[in-house]
Amino acid sequence: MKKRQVHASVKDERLIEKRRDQMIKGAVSLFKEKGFHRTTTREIAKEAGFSIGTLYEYIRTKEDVLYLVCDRIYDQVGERLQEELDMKRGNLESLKSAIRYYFRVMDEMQDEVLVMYQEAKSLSKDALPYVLNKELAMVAMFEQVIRNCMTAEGISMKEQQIQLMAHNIFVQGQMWGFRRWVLHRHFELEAYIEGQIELLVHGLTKGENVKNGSLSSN
Amino acid sequence: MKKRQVHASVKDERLIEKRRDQMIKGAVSLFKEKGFHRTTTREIAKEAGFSIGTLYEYIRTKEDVLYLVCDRIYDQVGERLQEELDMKRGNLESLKSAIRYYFRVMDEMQDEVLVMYQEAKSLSKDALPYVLNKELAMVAMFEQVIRNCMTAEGISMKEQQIQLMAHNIFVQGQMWGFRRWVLHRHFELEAYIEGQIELLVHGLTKGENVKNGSLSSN
Amino acid sequence: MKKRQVHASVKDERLIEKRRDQMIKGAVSLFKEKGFHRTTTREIAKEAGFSIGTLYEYIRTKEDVLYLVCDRIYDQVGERLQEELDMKRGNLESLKSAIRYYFRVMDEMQDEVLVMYQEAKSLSKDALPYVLNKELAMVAMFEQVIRNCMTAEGISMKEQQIQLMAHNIFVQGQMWGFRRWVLHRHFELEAYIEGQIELLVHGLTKGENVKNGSLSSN
Amino acid sequence: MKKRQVHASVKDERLIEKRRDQMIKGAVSLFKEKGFHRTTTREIAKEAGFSIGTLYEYIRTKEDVLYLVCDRIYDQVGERLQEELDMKRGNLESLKSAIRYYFRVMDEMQDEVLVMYQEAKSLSKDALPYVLNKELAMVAMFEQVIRNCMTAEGISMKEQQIQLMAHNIFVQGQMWGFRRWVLHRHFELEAYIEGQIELLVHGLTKGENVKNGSLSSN
DNA sequence: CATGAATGAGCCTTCATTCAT
DNA sequence: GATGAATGAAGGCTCATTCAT
Repeated sequence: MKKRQVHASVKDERLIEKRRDQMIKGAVSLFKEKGFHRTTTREIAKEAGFSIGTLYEYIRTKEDVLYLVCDRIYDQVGERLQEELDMKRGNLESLKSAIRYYFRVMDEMQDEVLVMYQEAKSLSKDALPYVLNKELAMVAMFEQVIRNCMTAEGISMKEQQIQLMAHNIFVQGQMWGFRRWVLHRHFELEAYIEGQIELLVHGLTKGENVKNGSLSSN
Repeated sequence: MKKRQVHASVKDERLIEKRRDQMIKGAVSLFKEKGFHRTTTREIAKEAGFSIGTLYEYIRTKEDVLYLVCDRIYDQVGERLQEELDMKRGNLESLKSAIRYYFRVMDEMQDEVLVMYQEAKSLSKDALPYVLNKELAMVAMFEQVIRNCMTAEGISMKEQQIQLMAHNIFVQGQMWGFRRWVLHRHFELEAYIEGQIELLVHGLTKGENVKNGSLSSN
Repeated sequence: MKKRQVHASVKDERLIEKRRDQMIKGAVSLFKEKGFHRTTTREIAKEAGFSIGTLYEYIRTKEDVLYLVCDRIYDQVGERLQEELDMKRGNLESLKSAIRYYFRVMDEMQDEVLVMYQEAKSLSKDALPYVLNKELAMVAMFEQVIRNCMTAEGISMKEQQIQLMAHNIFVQGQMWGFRRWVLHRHFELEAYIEGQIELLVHGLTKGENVKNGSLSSN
Repeated sequence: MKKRQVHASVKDERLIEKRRDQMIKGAVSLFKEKGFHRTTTREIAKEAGFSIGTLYEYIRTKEDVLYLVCDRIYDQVGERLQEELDMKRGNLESLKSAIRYYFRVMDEMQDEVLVMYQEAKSLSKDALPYVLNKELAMVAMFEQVIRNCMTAEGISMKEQQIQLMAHNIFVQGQMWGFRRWVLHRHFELEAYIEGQIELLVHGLTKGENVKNGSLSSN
């Protein structure tokens, strides 16, 4: 899926890049504080350091700002994750370490993620797919890591279960941000990470000490 | 925590109940479609079947509608969950069946949950705690079920892990709603439920067929 | 000029009288506090001790309440003044004592007078004349007292000057109320009264101690 | 007391001055006709010659318009009065001529004064003091003129009486505006002026033709 | 007669967007 | 390219008035 283009009146590409950087930086900070809808374009322009007129030289509508913000955040997270994954082989340790890395990124980019998470739904039917697509790509990365891990460790798992686990990992990373109001009260980041990894790997059945030898479902 | 009261000019309690029902029903459907901010009070009134003047006989501000909606949804989910849990003993089967029940409720109330999930953040600093508190109560229910299950099955688990698992279950239920755009593409409800239960119970390590006998972390 | 009739749906004249009493009393207190425009009909009804529906059984529009209030106040002031004047002969002492009496009434009815003074202009073009007429009648009373006094004291004064003086007295009485924010800071009521009487009677030229024997104007 | 600042979004001070001039002019004319409360902000904008949006670039609330109007009127009256007084020595003639001047200004600015007089009470508790303060300053000017006059003419008068007389002059000037509905029926401006001066200077006791040689009070 | 729920016109204010300079 | 004044559609909310019970 091609990148959705946001129209700018200005021609100088270098300038566009620069101005949009300022814009996104300011917008994230404002959206974090008051949300997309409660933030005005004037505020965005001011926070970015230029006039409202100039703002509109680089976007067409307010929603463009939101799109640009979401796009940027996904790109950053995605890139960092990709780099990390490129360096790994594909065993269980790799998976764990990918998860650790991802969770830590999510911790660092907490504000951005929270913003994106809460405001993405305000994107128009037109822009949303582009953003969701990036999300899908990230989930797919985890699927691949899990798949590699399965192979390496000789574990077999249905494709659906792999997908599901990838989704869970992905959401649990975001969770650390969007449920911080409660999680940060009870967990340090590292404890959260190791706790989730533990559950992911073993589930309820830590070890063999199960009563009657079987935990079969249904 | 006492219930936050939303002021109504009208005295008749029965009428208040009735009108607020209409209002909430209409609001949920509108919020689902266009979000809280893009929905006007006039639209809410119209959808509810009365005039804008009447709407404001039963609330004070637009935000009250959102609070009422969130409050109602949590109450409904919470009540249904509580009823279900009251009927169960406390073994693993109970836990699974509670999860199944919860996920099915979340499926039924998909729209409501999605709305609440995306819009709750628009609640004022004043109203938010009341809503979050209800969420906490629901998470606590799951904690208790898990704890009972552990005892019954003779499994031991750290308190923190229990909390974490409860959070995961809770969020995975919501996930079915707020990530429907992708999950429903790949899963039937029942498949999703059984898949999640499977991961929850066994994690990655389905059975004993692990390569070198150990999957210990770190 | 006939009394302007305010329509009431209710027939029982005694009841009308009673309800309007309650209404006026409540309204004065509210108008005093927040002015006519900032007072709602609901508040008036509540303060009067009955429902909004009942209020509208005794008036047709909100403005009727204002008219009723103004009418009532003028009647009360007018009646008391008339009584007092009836008892007096017509010399200078009578004039002074009428002024004293009037100023004291204005002090007692300060709130009412203030209300009427500030809100009368909100009366419709229809109702205003009736109220202004009562004011004129009161000014005329003073004119008569002054005229009597002139005759009795053997002073001659042009008719226009008499009118002017009557207006001045009338306005100075109201002044005690509507400029209370400053006057009450510097004057006790009695000092104000005697001060004004002194100026009224002697003007600038207290006694004979004028420099060069003449203070003729122009 | 510092000037209360009314916030404007627009930066250009020259433009602010110009737009506010238009605004005030339009507002006075509307307030005169229908009062502050019955005038809508849209009407003010239209009368001023720009859009509602533009109006709000130069004020924050409707009440700001009222404040601006009152402020402007007091400034104009105050300035003109000050200029006049600066040119005078301080004898009786000066006083008379100051009064004449003041009354004529009040005649010219009749509409403005009427508006201010009737609507000032609608100012918030916050803004009112600034306006009342200007009024006090004007009264103080008259006090000074009277005091000078007393000295020059060798008349002695208690300080309180001077204050009172200053208030009377001030209110009588306004009276010409706010009681025009009756005064203009019976007086030409010049007749009103000379009549009031006459009463002010001599009071009731024009000359010596008093019956029994004494008009002592009490 | 009394009540109070219902109505909707209309008000104040905001803010995304444009465009002349 | 940059600026910021101007615009007006649209939104939240109020409140005088009506009318069925």
